[in-house]
Amino acid sequence: MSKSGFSGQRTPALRADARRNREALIAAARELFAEQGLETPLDDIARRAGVGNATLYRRFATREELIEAVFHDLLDEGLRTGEEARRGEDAWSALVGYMEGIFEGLAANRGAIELMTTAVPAGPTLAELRRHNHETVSELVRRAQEQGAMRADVTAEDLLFGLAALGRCVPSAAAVVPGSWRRHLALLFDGLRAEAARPLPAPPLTFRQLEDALADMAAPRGRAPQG
Amino acid sequence: MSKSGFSGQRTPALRADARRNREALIAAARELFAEQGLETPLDDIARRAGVGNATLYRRFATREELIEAVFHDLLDEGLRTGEEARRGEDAWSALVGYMEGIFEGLAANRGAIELMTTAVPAGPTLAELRRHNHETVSELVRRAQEQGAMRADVTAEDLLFGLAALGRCVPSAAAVVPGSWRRHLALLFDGLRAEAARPLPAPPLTFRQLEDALADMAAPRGRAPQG
Amino acid sequence: MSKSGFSGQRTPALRADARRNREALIAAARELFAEQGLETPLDDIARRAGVGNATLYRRFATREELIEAVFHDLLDEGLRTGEEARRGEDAWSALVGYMEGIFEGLAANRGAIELMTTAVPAGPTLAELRRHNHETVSELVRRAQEQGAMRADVTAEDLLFGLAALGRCVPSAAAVVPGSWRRHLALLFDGLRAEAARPLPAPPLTFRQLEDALADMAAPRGRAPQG
Amino acid sequence: MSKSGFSGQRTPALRADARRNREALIAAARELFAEQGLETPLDDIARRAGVGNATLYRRFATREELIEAVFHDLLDEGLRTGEEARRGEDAWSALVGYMEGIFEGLAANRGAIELMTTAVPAGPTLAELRRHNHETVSELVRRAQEQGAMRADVTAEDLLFGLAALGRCVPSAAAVVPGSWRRHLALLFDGLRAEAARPLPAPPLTFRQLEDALADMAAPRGRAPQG
DNA sequence: TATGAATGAGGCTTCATTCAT
DNA sequence: TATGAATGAAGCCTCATTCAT
Repeated sequence: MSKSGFSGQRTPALRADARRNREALIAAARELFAEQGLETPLDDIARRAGVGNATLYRRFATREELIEAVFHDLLDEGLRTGEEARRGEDAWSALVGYMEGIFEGLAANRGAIELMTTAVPAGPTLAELRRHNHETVSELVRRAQEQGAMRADVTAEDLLFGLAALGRCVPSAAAVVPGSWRRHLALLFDGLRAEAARPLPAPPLTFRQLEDALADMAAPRGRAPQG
Repeated sequence: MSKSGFSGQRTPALRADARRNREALIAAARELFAEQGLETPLDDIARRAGVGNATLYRRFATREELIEAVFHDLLDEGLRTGEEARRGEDAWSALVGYMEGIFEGLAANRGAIELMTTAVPAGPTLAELRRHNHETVSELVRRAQEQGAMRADVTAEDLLFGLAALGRCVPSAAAVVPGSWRRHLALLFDGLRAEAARPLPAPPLTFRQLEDALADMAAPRGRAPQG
Repeated sequence: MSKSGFSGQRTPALRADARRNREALIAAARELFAEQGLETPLDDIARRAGVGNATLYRRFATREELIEAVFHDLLDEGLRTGEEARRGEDAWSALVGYMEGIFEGLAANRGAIELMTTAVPAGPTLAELRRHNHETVSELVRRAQEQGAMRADVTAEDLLFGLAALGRCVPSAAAVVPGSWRRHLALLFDGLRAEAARPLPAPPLTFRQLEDALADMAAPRGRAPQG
Repeated sequence: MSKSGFSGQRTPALRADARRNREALIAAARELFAEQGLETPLDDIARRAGVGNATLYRRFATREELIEAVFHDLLDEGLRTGEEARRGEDAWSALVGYMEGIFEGLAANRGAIELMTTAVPAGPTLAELRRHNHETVSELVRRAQEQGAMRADVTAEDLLFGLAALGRCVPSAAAVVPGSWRRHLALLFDGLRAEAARPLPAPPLTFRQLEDALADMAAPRGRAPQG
């Protein structure tokens, strides 16, 4: 984490023990978020980290901050992966590979999924990642269409929506049969090939609409995830 | 409801007022489940029904029972729809129409979605429906493949998984742009056409595995939906 | 309480045990409010009443509701006392007597004081009482001035302000020497007699300004009393 | 502060940085006490001072010590003002002027008010000031009575009590209408003039009783101001 | 029987104070 | 020495579930 592009600057030289606690909290949160999702009780996280609950509050004033910290690496890595994908010659392959990489990370992580299907309360880093992700996908979609691999009547938003839908199911599928999501991802992509083109019954979502829809998914019972 | 195929045996002649209460509870739960999902506080349901909460417990010992009762009609209707679909000549069209019908119903009903993506705590009726649904889809898939419309390397489970994934997102998408799910459903089907066939990287889930995966989706934080 | 003018209608036939609990809660709150003021922890009140804390919340959704209930009798009695005072021939004596009556009630009750010096969060009944109190004082002041007993250059607001100031100190003074507040009240009134008239260095507060000032007193550190 | 009569002995040559910290803490506390009263969270004070909270504890073992330090200057000034007042020819005018001066200082300072109405947890300096204040008032009262301006049946304690009562309300009144307290102070004094004399219904408090009463006012909910 | 009521555990925060660097 | 950090005890509130009428 310390040598990643994003992080490092923000923490003004934390004391050794504090740093240890911080790391312990993040580690505990990472585990529990992965196992149980982003709504895990904060007290549980503190307990697993072996610190008092107030320590958690001192380090992370809000749940969002903790989430942001926990997923910093993942997100960071996401940026790198995105950049790399954009450099691919064959846009279609790059896109598929990019997505496989992401799903690989999601497969064992409920929290990451919730994050991916959540536009709402997750701080600037995540927003940045989402933006970057959208850019990556947009560019690859455009190029894949130019290269004749992807059907011309779909948009990046179509793909992103499908991926969000699938992504939400990945951990559960992976829990039952580890690699099974690869098959469903492949089927999703098969519907987006040039050869698969058929008239579509409704216009695509705009990016804004997509974000709103994802945000909505993140708010069970109309309220934000409680934190 | 009383004349449906499923119910009737189970309730041994309820007193008139008890019956009224039961109906009121179901109606209230139907509304709140649709609006807020299946985790709506039970007290809220009782209040909206205008009865005491203990009455709710007396009528429905567990949240599951209430869910089962609430969705009985829907499920019932699902059976009918399934039967009808099976009678279609053109299996592909029948399948598409069948699914559109289901999604239509889901679009405004959070609870129904949760149910659809939930194999766990929902009682025998729902199990029966799921079985029936599986049968319908299996048969239509088989026939669509025989008729050359659907690619031969996919299974009913593949389709059901994709539908579950999509279905979970339908209400949110519909909340933003009402008919938008039609586009994504179409894309899903486009990947299943005979022409779209490509080698797939993993074997399909068995029905049992699919059920387990769906069950897993229904258990946020590792526990059953809280009730 | 049941036969008072205000109450009685509002509670739609509470069950016997609930009524008992309600009374116990009110009694416990009355004691604790009197001893410790209006910010007593609600859990303490529940404990002293011998009920679970949630029972308190069921009966009184907010601290204000509880306050309102606790002081209902007192307030109610205040109305009666006010009416009676207005019927007095000698306005000055009536005013003095009225105030002595009020202070008598305040002497052992911190909560009542806080209430009296609080314009803010206390529900409609208290607002009504304050209005009524203001009316009583206004009328008696006017008549006492007409009768030549009270100096003409003071207003009801002047008196109310002085009474609020004094009232806040009554319980503490009474805790040390029971009747001592009578002396200070007398001194306050002595400054309001016709003979005491002297040019005053600033205009009186309007009623609205008085209310604002009292409200301000009720909000330590800028926030409302926390409940 | 360093050259005041009181301080200086107690701090055995503080190191330069320590001294700076001490001053910063006092300055921060002065501001926050004035704005929010004496119960301001200590961490807030340390933060505003730009030092660690433990530093605060090292410098001031208890909240009282900090209070004492903060109000040292004010008190110091109080002594001077008192001395000056005692030198006045016309005792009545001197008394009025003295009080106006004090109220002027209180009007924008919640903490000072709380202090003035607090006999308890404020250390020797404050005790000294209170003693001095009492002396000043006693002497002026005696002389004003001798000079025939003040009624003979009141005591310094009567006046002090009234002033405490009024003083507690000054900031709130001043928050609404800046100079309004002058009117109420004038009314208070009008009741103490020789011409206003009337039989009083109770004996005056002794100094000790007055102190106890003021101490009582300072203890909301029966406990000391929380620190 | 139906019901309102009661419960207690659990989640979130805040703060005075002590500890370790 | 000065400091940031850690702590744990309260306080508030919500809900599923059991109890008593």
